Amino acid sequence: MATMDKKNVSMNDVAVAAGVSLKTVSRVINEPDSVRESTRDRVHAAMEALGFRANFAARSLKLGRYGCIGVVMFHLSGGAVDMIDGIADAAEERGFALTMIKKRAGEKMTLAEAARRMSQLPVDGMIFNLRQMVDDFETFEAPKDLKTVIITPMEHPTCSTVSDDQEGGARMACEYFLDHGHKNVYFVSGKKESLSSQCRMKGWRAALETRGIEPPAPLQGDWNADSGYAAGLVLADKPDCTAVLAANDCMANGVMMALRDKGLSVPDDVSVIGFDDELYKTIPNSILTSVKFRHRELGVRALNEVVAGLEAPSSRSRTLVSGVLVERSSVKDLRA
Amino acid sequence: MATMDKKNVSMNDVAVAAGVSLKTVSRVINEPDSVRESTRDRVHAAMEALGFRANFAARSLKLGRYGCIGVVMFHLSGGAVDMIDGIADAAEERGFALTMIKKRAGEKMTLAEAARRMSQLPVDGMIFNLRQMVDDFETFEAPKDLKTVIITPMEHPTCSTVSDDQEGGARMACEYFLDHGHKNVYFVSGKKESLSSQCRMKGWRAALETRGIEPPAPLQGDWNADSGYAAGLVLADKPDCTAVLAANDCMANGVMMALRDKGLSVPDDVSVIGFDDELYKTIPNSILTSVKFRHRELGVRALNEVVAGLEAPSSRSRTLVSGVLVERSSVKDLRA
DNA sequence: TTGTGAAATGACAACGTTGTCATTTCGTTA
DNA sequence: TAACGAAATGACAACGTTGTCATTTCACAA
Repeated sequence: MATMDKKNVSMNDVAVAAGVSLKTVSRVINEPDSVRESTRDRVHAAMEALGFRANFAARSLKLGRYGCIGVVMFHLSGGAVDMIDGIADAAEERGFALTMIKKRAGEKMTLAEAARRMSQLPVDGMIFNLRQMVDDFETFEAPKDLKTVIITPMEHPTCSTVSDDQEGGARMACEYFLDHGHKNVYFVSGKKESLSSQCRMKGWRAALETRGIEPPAPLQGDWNADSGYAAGLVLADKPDCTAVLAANDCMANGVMMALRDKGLSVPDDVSVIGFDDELYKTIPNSILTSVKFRHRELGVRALNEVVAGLEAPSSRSRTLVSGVLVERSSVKDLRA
Repeated sequence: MATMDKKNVSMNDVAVAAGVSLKTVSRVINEPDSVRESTRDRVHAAMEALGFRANFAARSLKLGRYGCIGVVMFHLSGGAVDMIDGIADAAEERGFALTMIKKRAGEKMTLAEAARRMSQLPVDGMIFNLRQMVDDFETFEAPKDLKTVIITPMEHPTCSTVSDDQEGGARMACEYFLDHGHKNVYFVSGKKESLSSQCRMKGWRAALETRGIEPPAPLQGDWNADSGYAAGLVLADKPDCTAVLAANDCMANGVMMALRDKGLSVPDDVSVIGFDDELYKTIPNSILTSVKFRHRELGVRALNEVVAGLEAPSSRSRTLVSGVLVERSSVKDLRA
């Protein structure tokens, strides 16, 4: 009860209090079955009385590992929450904690810089969450003793990567339009520098070209509803526009509002698909069909990849987590 | 260039390579000015050639501190991103990294349990992000050598706490209604177990009672737009309802849509205020006035509080970060 | 009782740093 | 040139664990 105020209680202190050797205390912690029950109880009692807590530094020093995975957030946005959630849950399940650093606003952090900083911290491996291009992407080489996984849609020459299949998701949405009898699909992009936006655009373009359709000029947005609205006003005047793919749900909503304000109906006049499936949170009875990525799963995969590669840091793999089309009623079937 | 593949390069290896003593290498790292330039260069060259990286465990063991702050996420939701962002930036600014663990879905984690787990990890202090009530809140005592800050609207008997001033924010919104000539304010709550929702409701109630107004029965929502819509349908039928405070923007939007569907106009017939100021992202030309909390600032304050208390873990303080009313046009002035 | 092998425990070194204190080297002045 | 104080460097212990290997204790059979 009245725990002593001694600065740090070491295993040695516990050993003395329990009348056993240092090593026996160590055993009680790491291989309890190898010590007699009566002894074990005595040690536990001593630990309790003294308020003993194992010293992380000493343990790690001896063991040569930390039980921590480093996470570098180059970018911390809304969708990142679910991903962190997946990383954290998977980490815990496998007995790891997370050590996190973040690129600061305005700072220009390269992969090399991130690796340098991480390798000063208690980590056995690391995950880079990279949503924008970075200068040294191609040339970067991870520390040979630190398994490194990059979350990014781009392929990396030496590191393992994990990504949503954004391109595939966009292709899926496009084909959904085409399979419903639409002859063309317009595209509203997100911010130019965003890799997600670039990949979604790439998938859209590829899907159209595969069917021999010339993609119309994409409309530039910035992820927010207002930019979608602006795009929608433009699209409302195009007679051949029956299908719009917006790079996220907020812009899709903007497009829909603009169409409505122009006297057009979704889906009767124009069909719309978005990304991320989050509109239902904000719009009651939302009808928007949307491509949803499994960010949580993405995080889980990334962490598992790191842990799997702990023994062979130079191994390399590429994981794509597919998206899902959440169907509602914003796409009209023109085949009737 | 051709870095050796020796498992771990220690300061001793560097010392041998540079022809100096171990301690000199240590000095080059920690107090470069105390070593002659020529020697320093030689050591640096050796470090480079061997690919030396300081061992975190050994350093921490000797120093008795880690340079890491633990973060326990009892709850990881959308608003948490900005908070983490603030924590991470402030941490970096002060030379700390973050070690993070998370309550797993379904798991019932107490403060004591969180503290126990954290104290096995490399941390000098910790932050608990607590958005729901927890069993041992009142009885919990933080480890005496680990400064602990809890992010929660509740006051804690022994730990420092940091919180948005949710109650004050709700009061502010209510008074804004009343100051604009409204005689009463209806309230749509979030999920029952959410402390945020509880505090916002408390502030709403207090503001009305202060002015001698009997608060009407609050409507129960669940944060999502659909529940707001349901509440809106009910409110549309109440002739005395001129003002609605919804516990977040999504529900506020639901309320507005329901009112519109019932033929009522916002703000001409009914005025509405929400919380979090995020509707503009999803709704073009959004008119919703909203109470915005500075989550980033909250994170910064929490981290600073931990760092400030590192030397005196038992100190205790309470910080409230005020909200801001972002005015748009969803509130009608009835005083005319 | 004694002998035996297995189970339980202990002594000691080692992990890679930094602090303490002693020693060497240097530049300056007498 | 000698003497001196300051600057630079080094030897060694210590931080709190765990691994190795030796030793003691135990339960059981002879």
